[in-house]
Amino acid sequence: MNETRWLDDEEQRAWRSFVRMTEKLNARLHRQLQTDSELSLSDFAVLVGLTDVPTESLRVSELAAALEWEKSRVSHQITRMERRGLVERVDCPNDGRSAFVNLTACGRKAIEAAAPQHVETVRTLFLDHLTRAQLKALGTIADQVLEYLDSADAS
Amino acid sequence: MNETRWLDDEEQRAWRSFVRMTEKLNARLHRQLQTDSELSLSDFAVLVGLTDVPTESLRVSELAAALEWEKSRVSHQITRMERRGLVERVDCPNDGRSAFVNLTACGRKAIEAAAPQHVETVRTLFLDHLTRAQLKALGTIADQVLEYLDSADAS
DNA sequence: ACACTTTAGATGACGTGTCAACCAAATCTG
DNA sequence: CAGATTTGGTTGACACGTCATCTAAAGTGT
Repeated sequence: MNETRWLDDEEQRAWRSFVRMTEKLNARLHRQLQTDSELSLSDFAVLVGLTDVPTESLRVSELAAALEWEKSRVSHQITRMERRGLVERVDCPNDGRSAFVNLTACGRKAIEAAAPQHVETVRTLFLDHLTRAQLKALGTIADQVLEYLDSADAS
Repeated sequence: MNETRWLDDEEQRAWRSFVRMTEKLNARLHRQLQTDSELSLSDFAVLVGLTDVPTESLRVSELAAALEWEKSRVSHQITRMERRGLVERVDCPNDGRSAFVNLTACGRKAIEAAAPQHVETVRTLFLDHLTRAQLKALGTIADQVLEYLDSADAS
């Protein structure tokens, strides 16, 4: 059992600020979407995932892969969204186990209505406060960290 | 109704990476804490909040302020943690409405056992992949954004 | 003292997320 | 082809978070 290498002052401060920022940012974005468009960030993610493909339809497992969500999470989410008419499940003819998730007209309307406001909020709450250089730097940081996290996923 | 100013390529990419990183990071940290120490990040936050004061005891509202959580969230969390013996509620003698949340011996033991591993994980998953300059830059970004978010809270 | 408002906190309903168990169709293997 | 395994997905239990509602104690004003 080694000595713990605690965070020094700078690390402490940066890490705390970072965590606090992401939590607040997330809470704000969620709230904005919820109150303005009656969608959660999860709803939004699913709708984006579906609109991103030309058919506006994906099998549950494809959706799970695209969002990097667990299958069961997708399943629960789809169940809830189906109740609200945002998406629909359709049995797959080729594969009796599989199910398609289709975007409904209602779902398309919902995301088209929500997206502009959401983007605007991302700007107001976040992007507006960064210079281009900072944006670039942040992107690099995220990609570096993701490279590790993704590789660790694989193993 | 103005034209929506969609994100340009660089913004899109950086924002996506950032979101993806925070989600993954959060999931990993949560999982590590859960499997190694049987604590959630929320449990951990509460325990840190309590150990941060000399008395290891805070009123619910003070805890809520310290963590920037809603009172009801704190209340639910404390209820769950109390069931597991990590904290205890004690009626406040001065103020009949108020309740203290005390760290228990069990709770102190839990966080003391969990903290070193958690810090190590923060390093492995995140800090190790940043240079000092990047860490500093990230801290600055977070503080800039927080300055806005905090000011927006006040109003 | 009495009514009015504010404050501290608890609670219930509901959406969300994870884990483990499960089911049935598909596929592989002897 | 029969039996085992793998794959795609669902389900139930439970932790978590938010919102709205509620209770009771404190504080306020007359």
